[in-house]
Amino acid sequence: MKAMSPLEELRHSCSHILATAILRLYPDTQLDIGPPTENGFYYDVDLEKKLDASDLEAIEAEMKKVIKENQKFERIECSREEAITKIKSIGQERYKLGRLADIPEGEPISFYQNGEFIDLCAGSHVGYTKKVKAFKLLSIAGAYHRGDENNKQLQRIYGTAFGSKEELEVYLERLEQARARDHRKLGRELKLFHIDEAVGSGMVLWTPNGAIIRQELQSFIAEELRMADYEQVFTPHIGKLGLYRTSGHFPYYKESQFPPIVEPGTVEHLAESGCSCGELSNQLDSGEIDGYLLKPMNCPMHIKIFDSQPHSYRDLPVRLAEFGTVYRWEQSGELNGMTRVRGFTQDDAHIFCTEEQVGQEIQGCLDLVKLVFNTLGMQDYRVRIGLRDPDSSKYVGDAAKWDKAEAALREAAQTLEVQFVEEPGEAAFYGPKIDFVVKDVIGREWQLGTVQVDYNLPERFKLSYIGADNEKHRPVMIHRAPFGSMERFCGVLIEHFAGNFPTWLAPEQVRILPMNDDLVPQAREIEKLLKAAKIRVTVDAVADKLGAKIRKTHLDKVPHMLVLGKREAEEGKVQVKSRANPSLEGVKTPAEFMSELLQTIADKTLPESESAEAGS
RNA sequence: GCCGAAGUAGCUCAGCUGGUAGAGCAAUUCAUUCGUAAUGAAUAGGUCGUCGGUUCGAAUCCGAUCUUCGGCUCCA
Repeated sequence: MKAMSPLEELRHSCSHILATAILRLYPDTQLDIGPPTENGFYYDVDLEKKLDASDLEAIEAEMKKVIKENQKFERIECSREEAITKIKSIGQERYKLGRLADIPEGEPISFYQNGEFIDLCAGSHVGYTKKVKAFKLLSIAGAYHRGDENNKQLQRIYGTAFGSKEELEVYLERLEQARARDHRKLGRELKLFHIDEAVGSGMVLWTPNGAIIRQELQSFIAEELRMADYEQVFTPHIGKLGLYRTSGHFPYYKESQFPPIVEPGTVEHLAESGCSCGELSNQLDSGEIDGYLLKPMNCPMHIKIFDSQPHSYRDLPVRLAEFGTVYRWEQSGELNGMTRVRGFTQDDAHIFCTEEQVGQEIQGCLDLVKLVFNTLGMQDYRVRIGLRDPDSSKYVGDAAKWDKAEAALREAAQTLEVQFVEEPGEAAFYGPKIDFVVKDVIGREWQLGTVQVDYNLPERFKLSYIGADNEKHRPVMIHRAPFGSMERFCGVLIEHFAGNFPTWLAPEQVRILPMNDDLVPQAREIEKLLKAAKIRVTVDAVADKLGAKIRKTHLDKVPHMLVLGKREAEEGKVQVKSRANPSLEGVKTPAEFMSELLQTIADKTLPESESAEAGS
C-alpha cells in the first residue's frame, strides 16, 4: 500500500471521525469503507434510516464534538484470528470480515482506534482529531457494496477536509466558480444547444450558435482528413439486424441499443397468430424475423463499403471517413447534458490496412488526435490504453488476435511522448484502444479521442485483399475518432473555454457598437465589409448607452467589439476592443482590423488571456 | 436501472403550518442619443412538470408518472 500524502492522511482521519459520529448517532450502523479521494473523502455505511441533508448537519455537529475531544489515533497490529475476534466484538462483521479477507496473507493487519471507535484500517492517520481544522460534509449518494450492482446499495457520505478554514473556503469557492462554466449552464446562456423533453432525453438539438461551432470543427477536421488521404463516405442511420448479428453488436451489446425496428405489418401479423411479445423478442434474437437496427456504430456499414470491391495490397490502406450519427440506449441515470447522450455524431473513420501498416497507421491517427488537442489548447488530458478484462465474456474474437492488437497499441503509445496508463476492462468489445480522456468542471472524466485496433471484425466479415503473393489476406481495421463525438467534444470544449471561444469558433465574432443613431449607417457599412469577408458580425443598433452595449457584448462572450463614436467616425476608424486577442486593440481603420482578424481566424489563434474567468 | 434531491414567468429565485401566485433580470412599447461592464417609465408574460386522490377549497397534503441534478452501476 502506497504511503498517504499529509492531506490524504487528514481526510482519511476525517472519514474515521465521520464514522465515529455516525456510530454515536446511529449505533446499529454497519460500516464498509471510508477512504480519502482526490478532493475529499467518503464513508460507505449501511443503516436503516435514509439520511437527508438535515441529518448531515447533525452528523457534522457530532463530528465537531469528536474533534474537540482531541482523541488520539492509535495503531493496533494483530493477527488474523485476533482481528476476526475484534471485528465481532465491535459488532461490525457484515462488511469488515470481508474486507479483512481481502488483506493478502503476510501483509500486516492493523486497526486504528480513536476514542471509543475502532476500525480495521491500514492507516495512516494524523496524531489527534484536532488536526482536522476544517471539514464539510457535502452530499449523500447510493453506492453498491464493492461497486457491484448485485450487492446491497449502501449510503455513501461525501465530505472534504483541509488543514485550515481558509483552504476549505478557497476550495468551496473554486467549486462554485467551476459550476459557472458548466456546459449545461453556458449552453443555455449562450444559446448553443437545447434538450427538449418532447424530443427525448439525451437527444441534443443544436441551436444556430452551437451549430456554427460544430460546423467549424467539422470543416477543420474534414480538411485535415483530405490532406491525410482519407475518403469521405455517407451511410444511413439504420441497417438490417443481420448486419449487426455478423458484427456482434446485436448479441454482445443488445442492452445498449434501441430495440429493433420491424417491417410494417409484422407486429399485427404476429398478433393475429397469437404471438406474445416475448416470442417476438425471441424470434428477433434467433433471426426468424429480420428487423432493422438504429445503428449503434458506423463500422459495419464502412466494412460493407470496403467489401463492395475487391482490393489489392496496392490499394491499402483504405481510409473511409464519415461524420456518422449513432444511437445508443444509455441508462437514464447516466445521461448528462451533451457529454452523455443517446444520439450522437462521431467524427468516425475506419482504416483497412495490412498487418505491416498497422503501426504506421496508428501513429497517423495519434498525430491527428494530438493536432486537434493542440489546436484547441487542450493540454490537460490523460492517455489510457483500454485492454480487455480477461475474466469477462463480453468480447468477440480469440485471445491470440487480442494479444496482437494490444501489443500493436502499446508499441504505438510508447512513441507518443505522453504518459499513459493501461486499464484492463476498458477495451471495446472488438478490440483494445488508446483513449484521450479529459475532465469536466466537476472532475468527471470523459473519453474523447480514441484509436482502436481490430483484428476481429475483419474476421467476422471475412474481409480480404490480394497480396503480392497473389493470395488472399485478411486486412486489419483501425477505428478512430479524434473528437470522439461532436456532442461530447463540444460539451467539454464549452467548459474548456468557459464559453470564451477562439475567434474561428465563436458564433458571433465581431459586434459593432455605434455610439448613437446617426452612426448606425456607418456601422452598417463596416458590417457589410466584414460580412463580405465571411466574418460573423452584427451591429448593436439599440438605443442604449455605450456602457450597456459593452456589458452585453461581454456577457454574450463576443470575442471582438468595434466601438464607433464621433471621434472615430471623423477619421474613418473604429476602436477595437478584444477580449480574446488584446493585441488587436487600438484605433484603426476597419480594413486594417479586418486583415488582422482574418489572420487570427486562419491561424486559429487561441484567446491570449487566461479566459477562465466565468460570468459576472 | 439503483439511492437521494429537485421541478413555480425565457432565466435566477420567493411563496410560513392548505384560502386559486410574486420579485429581479430578459422581452415589448414609449421617452432618452448618451464615450468604455446596467438610462428611466410603462406593459405583457404562469392551467405552479403531468395525471389522479384527499378537501368546501391544493403551488402547498397523499399516490403515480415524466424530466432534471448529485452519486453508484454501465459505457461500443
